[in-house]
Amino acid sequence: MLQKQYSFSERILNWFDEHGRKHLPWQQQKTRYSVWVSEIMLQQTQVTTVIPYFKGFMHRFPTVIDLANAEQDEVLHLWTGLGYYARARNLHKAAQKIRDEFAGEFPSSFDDIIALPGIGRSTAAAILSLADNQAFVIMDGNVKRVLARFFAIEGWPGQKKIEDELWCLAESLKPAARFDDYTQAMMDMGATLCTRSKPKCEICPVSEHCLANIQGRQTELPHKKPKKQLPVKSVNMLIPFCKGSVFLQKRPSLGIWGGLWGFMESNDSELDSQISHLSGGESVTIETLQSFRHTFSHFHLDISPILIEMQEAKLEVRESERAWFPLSEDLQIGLASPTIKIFTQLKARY
DNA sequence: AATTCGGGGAG
DNA sequence: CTCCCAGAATT
Repeated sequence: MLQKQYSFSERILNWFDEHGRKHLPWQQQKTRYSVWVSEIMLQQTQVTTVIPYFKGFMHRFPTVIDLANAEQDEVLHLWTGLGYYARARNLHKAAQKIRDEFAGEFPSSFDDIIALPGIGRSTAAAILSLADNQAFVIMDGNVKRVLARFFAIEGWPGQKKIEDELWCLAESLKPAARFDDYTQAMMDMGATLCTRSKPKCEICPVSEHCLANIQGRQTELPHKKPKKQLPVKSVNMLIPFCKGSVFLQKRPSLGIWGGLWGFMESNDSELDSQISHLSGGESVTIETLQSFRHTFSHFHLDISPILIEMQEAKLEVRESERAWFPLSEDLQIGLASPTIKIFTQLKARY
């Protein structure tokens, strides 16, 4: 008696029907717009972190037009804490492009979508497969892990050659239908079953054919990124404080924390002249607050907050770039995590 | 091809 | 602490 041999995608889809996630906020009433927002938020960011941000964002910007017409400060405000702020700036820019060049209708062709800022091959594929059931496969961290294990791929998946190979393999496994469920299924596989540590191979639908499982190399694969020591940088953050308000400036759109508001920065050699320039002859009280470390993916940043108490708020204000902000207010602007941390410390004292 | 963009969850 | 997460743009 011959038994039917299920293909990879059939096994994945059958597993998804039983065990896949179907109740995440962005899985309700899927549109290209809502899938897009969720996909951008989920880049390099975990599901549990994204959920409240997605809800707040969609509540404030129900349509791509609402997003396009918003101020960038407000978009960044709703992104505060998520990181990778270029994602929010690109999201905003792309929304305006959709408003102006596509009459507010989210484009439906792969070429139009991938031409939008912030959208690459995988995100374009996710939008069209998840929202429109079009025949595209994705390549995120989950898919990379599943395929690297299934085929026992040697080498770090971030490497161009390895990634090309993974794309090729992913295409070869594409199902004949249900592209939406398959995309979701592959992500669910990586997120809930084929996890980085302690994968649940006992209940995996494709474990029989998985080379990593057969060879007992699940923890070894995929190979890790070659690591290098993170450099340490340090910065002084100047905190002019007057009558319950602090002085912030808007950061340039390129570079770290682009477009967010933050404290003025200074290195050690320029610190004294900076402070005397700010005080401008007036008597000020200088206090060095507790320094702390903020770590990025590519360097450590040791931050020394320096409180400068002033009697008069005499600093030059240019409303769109430099201004006083009351600590007590709920600011509708983008703030980096260390800025919020300093805010919290100050609030506790005043 | 390598680097640059954050922040937090998990172990 | 380390590792890495629904990546893309820039250099």
